[in-house]
Amino acid sequence: MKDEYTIGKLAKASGVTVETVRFYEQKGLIKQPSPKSGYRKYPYDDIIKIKFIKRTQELGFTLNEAKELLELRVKSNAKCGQVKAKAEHKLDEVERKIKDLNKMKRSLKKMINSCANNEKSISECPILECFEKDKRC
Amino acid sequence: MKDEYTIGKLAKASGVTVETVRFYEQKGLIKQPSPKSGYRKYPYDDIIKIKFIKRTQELGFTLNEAKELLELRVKSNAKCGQVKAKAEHKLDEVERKIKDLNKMKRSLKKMINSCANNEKSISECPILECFEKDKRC
DNA sequence: CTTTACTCTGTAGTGCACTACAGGGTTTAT
DNA sequence: ATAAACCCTGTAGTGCACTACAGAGTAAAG
Repeated sequence: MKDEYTIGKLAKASGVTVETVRFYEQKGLIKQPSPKSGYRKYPYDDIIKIKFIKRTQELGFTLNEAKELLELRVKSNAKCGQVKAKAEHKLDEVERKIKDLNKMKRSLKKMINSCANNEKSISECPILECFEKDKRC
Repeated sequence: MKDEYTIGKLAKASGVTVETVRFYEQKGLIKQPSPKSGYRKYPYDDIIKIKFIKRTQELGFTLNEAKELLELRVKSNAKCGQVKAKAEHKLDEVERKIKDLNKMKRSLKKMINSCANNEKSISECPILECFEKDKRC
């Protein structure tokens, strides 16, 4: 629990690679501790931060958004509503993506069903026809 | 309908930019006609091809996959089943993505609902707690 | 005949989230 | 004391689908 993590241990403890830690430093998601001796030592909280980032990514947030959330986390006068707003915005995005994908899914299914005969020559393939024509088939 | 399209007319007729046409040429999706005079002339079929590409993209195919589909299109001995297989594979992919997004959606909704008080201090924000902890909340 | 609009080749930049070195220096284990 | 394992900085490459020039040549319109 002490602030005794070298970058390798930090990476291992938080489930990422050393390069990823450095990449996050570069992007300003975690700050680089100044090296007291030859190597840098990272605080325990950086493990929490990296896991935090990974969890937000699982929920569809980008690294920039993760950064904003991490910043709110340490802003003492921040309100819960600010976090909630970001979550709601992300929910909208996710729902929009689901809608788009469902549209693709329906079209693909229709196309797949339109092809009754696998041995048919490509020149009369109903799926290819759908790709060529603007009509929604 | 003649093979009389300059790159600008082709682009306009197919709804993309000149740069996109050249990008597709570079990637081998359409082939560069040799310039008979100073400028190149594109055949009408290239309009079809570019629209084809755009339609496949709408359905979730990548440019590389669009290229494969375009290649099947001109392969006289190809069978419809080959196209169908690609469509089925893409459908699987799309369905997997929808599943992932639904998982995100559920988690985000739960988190949003867990935050009853927008004015609560960030230090006791239940959403941030969810980000920090491994527990699925 | 000149201006405007278009085209040519080639290279570099965008955003996203890494990943992979090269060429060193430092620590730890044996 | 030496070797293995680790760390340092910095730069470049990956995949995806474009987008944006620069600097030059060509074609069409008035």
